[in-house]
Amino acid sequence: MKKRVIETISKEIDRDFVLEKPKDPTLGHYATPLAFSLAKELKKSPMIIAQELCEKFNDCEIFDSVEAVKGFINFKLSDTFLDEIVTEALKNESEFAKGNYEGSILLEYVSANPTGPLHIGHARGAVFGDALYRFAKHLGYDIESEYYINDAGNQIYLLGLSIYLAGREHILGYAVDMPEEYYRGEYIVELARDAAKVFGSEVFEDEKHIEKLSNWGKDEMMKLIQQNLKDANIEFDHFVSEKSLYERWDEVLEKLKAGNAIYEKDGKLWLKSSEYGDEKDRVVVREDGRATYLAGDIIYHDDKFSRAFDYYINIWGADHHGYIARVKAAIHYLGYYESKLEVILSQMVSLLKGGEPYKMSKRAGNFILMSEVVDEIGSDALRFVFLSKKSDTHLEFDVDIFKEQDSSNPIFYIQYAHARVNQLFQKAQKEPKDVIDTPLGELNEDSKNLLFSALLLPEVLDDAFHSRGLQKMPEYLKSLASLYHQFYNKYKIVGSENEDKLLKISAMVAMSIRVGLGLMGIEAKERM
RNA sequence: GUCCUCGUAGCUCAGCUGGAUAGAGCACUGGAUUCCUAAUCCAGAGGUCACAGGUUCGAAUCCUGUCGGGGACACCA
Repeated sequence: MKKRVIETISKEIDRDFVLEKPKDPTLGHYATPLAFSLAKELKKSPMIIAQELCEKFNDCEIFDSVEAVKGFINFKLSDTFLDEIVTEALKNESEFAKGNYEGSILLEYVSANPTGPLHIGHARGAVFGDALYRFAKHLGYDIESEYYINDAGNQIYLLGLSIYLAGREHILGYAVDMPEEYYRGEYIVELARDAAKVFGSEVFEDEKHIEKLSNWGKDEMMKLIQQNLKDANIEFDHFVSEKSLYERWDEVLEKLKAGNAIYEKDGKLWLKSSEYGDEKDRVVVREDGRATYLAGDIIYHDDKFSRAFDYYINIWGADHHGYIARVKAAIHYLGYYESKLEVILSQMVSLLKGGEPYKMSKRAGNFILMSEVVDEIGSDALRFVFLSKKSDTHLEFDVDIFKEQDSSNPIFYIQYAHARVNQLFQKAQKEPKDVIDTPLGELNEDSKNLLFSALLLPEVLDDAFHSRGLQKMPEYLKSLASLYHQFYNKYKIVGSENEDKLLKISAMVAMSIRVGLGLMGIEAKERM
């Protein structure tokens, strides 16, 4: 719809202009402040310029009126134009709001260490990433999602050790001193019990079994994490193991050396990251020859860029903030364009419980599990809450409120609007296809506003994705649902003389809600 | 200490690539049901957009500074 409007205006006005929506909808559907920016150049008042420009649109079919108000040029769409757009949209639901953007994107998100189940903080990045993926797909991008498994390094050994110690304590009954930095929590004890079934309890008798427990535990955790994700309606195209990438370390290190990125000091190898935006240089190989964590990420990004996507997006936890510069520097040294990598930070989720701060710790074991929340309120509500806020600001919510399922949860409000339309069709014993070709004729102000709003989904989607402000989608759906509830209360639909027309408008509203929710990974309900 | 980020209604937050009278939900007050589901709707009240300067036709939005909250500053991952 917006595209058609822009095309039409461009035919008459040969310069760039901003097309926005007036704050007061009675002024028009679209507006441009173009006259203000022309005022200086033409040495005329914005009022007069706007007037003159308006006259160019006298014979335009898609506009009812084009008026100059206080220097703004306001466009009102015509009924026939809206009808045309609606009819076309209703005939092709699967194509509605689809974009024709081109380009390939590799999206990496979650990538939580396989040392425990996902917690509520991970859930935010997971939900955001999945929705971003769905948005991009719908807009036409060739996007693939990937999970980077940190299965090399000390934390995996620590996982095995933690299981081992938990087994000694809970199964063999020894007194065990569990150091602070070890993993703890119920799931470790459960893992120990499962391990006893798989390997026999003698596995906890000798430290030589720790490595076995590490590998087994890591695999169990990945299974659990994938289940956690699936329960929230999230799936990945690829999983990449850090460990498997290390085979290429020598090769990548040579590449860095060839790019003059590495020097030796104090017996260690350093990356000259400070030359490209980082605060200081970083160690990549320690004195004892072991590579650092950064090395893994360098190999991984070399691997990613060798796959030649047009663009890369990583969603990281906010605690990785300082990490961006060094990875980008490495990418630069590897001979790729680091500007192709965009890092989106997913900020902390602060939990309250009964008004009291709830301090989260990944390792202490007193964190709130993602699965716990999904079980209690369902993945739809979880997804909705996380997508309703910008990803880069702190989000705070009270677990107790979150558990409630009443009208304070906006998803019910939106679902209800969708279900209402379905009920109307049932009452009328009709289906959307029966009313698609009904001409809408002349629309009253309320119908027109509602219809216009329902047709905004494509531009909301486009804006939400490209601005990375996914909260615009739930925001939009809330306002559309609100308009529909108002409409429903004001007009009798089934049995009225305009039944088919009103049903057609309703069908359009329902379709936008359904497609919009679908993009958020939420299924629209037929009944409440 | 350095860097990042945030500060908008009682609460949780939108709005920020400068545009018309600063919004929503919750909570609060009052009202609507012989009629398609009242899980809804209508009305009301609620604001120094942290503060001070600057940029210009125009600033919640951009710039500078101050204050306040949070975060990051590893050879852990």
